Amino acid sequence: MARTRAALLAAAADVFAERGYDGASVDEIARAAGVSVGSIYSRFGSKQDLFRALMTGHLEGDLHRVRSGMDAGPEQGLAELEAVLLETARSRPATLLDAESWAVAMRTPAMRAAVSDHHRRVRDEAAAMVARGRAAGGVDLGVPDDEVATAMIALFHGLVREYRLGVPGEAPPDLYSRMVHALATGLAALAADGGPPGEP
Amino acid sequence: MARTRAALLAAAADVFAERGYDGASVDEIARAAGVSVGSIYSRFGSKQDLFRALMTGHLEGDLHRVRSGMDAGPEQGLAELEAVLLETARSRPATLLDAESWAVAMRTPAMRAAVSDHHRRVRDEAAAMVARGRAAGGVDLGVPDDEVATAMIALFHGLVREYRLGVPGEAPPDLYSRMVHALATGLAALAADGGPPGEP
DNA sequence: GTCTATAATTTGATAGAC
DNA sequence: GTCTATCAAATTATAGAC
Repeated sequence: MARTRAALLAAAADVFAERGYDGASVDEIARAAGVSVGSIYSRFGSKQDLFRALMTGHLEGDLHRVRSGMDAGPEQGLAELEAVLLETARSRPATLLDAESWAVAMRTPAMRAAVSDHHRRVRDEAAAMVARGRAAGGVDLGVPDDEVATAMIALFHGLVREYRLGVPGEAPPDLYSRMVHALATGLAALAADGGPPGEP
Repeated sequence: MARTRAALLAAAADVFAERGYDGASVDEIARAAGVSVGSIYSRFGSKQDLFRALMTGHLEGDLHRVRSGMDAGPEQGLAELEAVLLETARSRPATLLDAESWAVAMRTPAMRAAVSDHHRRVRDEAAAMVARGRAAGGVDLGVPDDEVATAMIALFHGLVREYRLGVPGEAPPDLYSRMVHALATGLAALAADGGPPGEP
């Protein structure tokens, strides 16, 4: 049944997150899903393919959400980015699975392309959002949109990591959007001050 | 010998980084170090304690470097932070080991305190650096130093993650210091514009 | 302190009945 | 498609000789 597939992916998300890729056993995933190990190999072929299917699904879901938010404009896009950030950071499985996806991609050449491509797509989307914001506000940031997008994404993942670490007395929920705004403001100020393009 | 301990820690760094904590076997670490598995258990007691010793050493080394740089002043501190960032990002074992330390800490209560405390120390150090920079420049950033420090550290780890992903055409080496400067500039501009403290 | 040999489990994966 | 039973290999850790 398709029921089995869904149950397996849900169970795999929990177990892979909690134990890590190598620490998770197919037996535990099967038990958590209420099926047998045979079903896993019948549907996914191998442990690695199960993880790949799980990871790919999550990456596509995230990209879709980010794109939807950014289609509504830069302000709405940033708000959606912050919403995704908070949801991810507040979900232990989501945070651990994100980190595990990166780690597995680093160590498994066959999986690296998927994560790398996903990252490039998100970055391009963010860069386009920066370009729209620039045009709307009529400002010059003095640096390529790609670099601003890279910083935005880095801040995103870095904050997820820090939120999860749970050091007391830090990081209010709107920190991300405030810092991105400040970054844009500062870049614009430095560009206006430091040297306009086309200056002799 | 103390020789054995050093060789084991060096080998453990490589193997744990390349295979992950669960993927690494004590047998492979022993082979890489040129000793036997018995020596590992004689010196470290368990696989977990070996990892703990390795991780603790790296965390202390990083903290010491960051502190040294920041003692020389905010500008020098930021430069040192960027130097550590580039060194970490350019070293595959260093990047993977950092990520693995976080992941293991998340999953092992006994290890979480070490990573969490380390993070708090680095954040406090960065916050003190921000305070000194504020005082030197006579500016108000409008937000607590802790929040600026949190953003700086998040940007640090996020950039390490992105650099290692190796998406083409991104992230020049001085991106970090430029973005931190822009962030500070933007915060100061927004604070001056939005509302001075003590205003009626 | 370091080695070799081995114990005791657990692992990913498969075969074959239904 | 899903199950149970099973395999072969690998795993952490220990015991005891040197």
